[in-house]
Amino acid sequence: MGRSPCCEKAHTNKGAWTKEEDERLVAYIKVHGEGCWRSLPKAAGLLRCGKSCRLRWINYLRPDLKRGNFTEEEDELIIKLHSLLGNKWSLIAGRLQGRTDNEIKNYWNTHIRRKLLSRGIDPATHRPLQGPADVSFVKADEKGASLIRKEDEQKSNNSSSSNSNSRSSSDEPKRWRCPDLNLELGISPPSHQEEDSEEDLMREELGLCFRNGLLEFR
DNA sequence: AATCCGAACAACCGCCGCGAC
DNA sequence: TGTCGCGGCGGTTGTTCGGAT
Repeated sequence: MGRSPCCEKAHTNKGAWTKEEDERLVAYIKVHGEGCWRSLPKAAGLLRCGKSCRLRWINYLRPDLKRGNFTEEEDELIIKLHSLLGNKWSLIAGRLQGRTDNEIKNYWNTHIRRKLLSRGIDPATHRPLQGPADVSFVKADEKGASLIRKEDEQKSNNSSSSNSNSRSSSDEPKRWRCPDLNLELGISPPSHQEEDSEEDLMREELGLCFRNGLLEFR
C-alpha cells in the first residue's frame, strides 16, 4: 500500500486558516525560520499538518509576496514561459518575483487560458486553434467558457486511453517536453547546425539555457 | 428578495525526487 | 543497493463572492 500519511490526520484542522493560526505560523517562522515542516506544527502550537503549514506560508503569508492583479507584462511573460516549460508552475513562478506557483496556476486556469482562446490560440500547444469550426466558436463566444468546455471534452476523449495524470505514465522516458513544441528539454542541447529557431530566441530572451543536458534558468 | 451560476482562488491530495541511512 | 521520510510539485476540489435572472 501507499506510504503513511504525513501527519496524524485525526487531530489536525483542515480548511480555511484562522487569523490566529496565521499569526502563530508567522510568529514561529519569524523566530525559527522556514523548514522542518513536519515538526513545525507541534512546535508552533498548531493543529495542522506540516504540508498545510508550508502551503499556507509559501502561498499566502510569506512577506515577499506581491499579491494583487497581474500586470500585462506578467501575463505575457507567463505565456512565454508556459510555451517553453509547460505546466512547470514552480519554474515559471521562479521567474516572477513575488508570485507563487499556486497563484500562477490558478491565474493561468482562470484568466490566461481564456485570453489565449479568445485570441484563437490553443493554450495547451500555443498554436493557432485548428479548423474553422474552432475559430468561429471563439468568435461566437468572447468569454471562451464554452470553448474551454469543448477543449476539456476533447482532452478527456484524448486521454481516455491513458491516465490523465502525466506523471503516472511511468514508461515515459525520464525527460519532459514542451507540448507540441518539439522541445526535448531533458536531452542534448540544440544543435548549432540549424539556425536559431523561434524557441531558441525565446529561451535566450527569457534567460534560459541548457546545462548538463537540462533546460535551466541562468 | 431569493436563487442560480460561473469566476476566482485557497487549500487539499497523491505522487515523485532526492538525500540520509 | 534498497528503503524510508521529507519536502516539493502539479492536479483537483471546495468555498466564497458577485452578477444575472
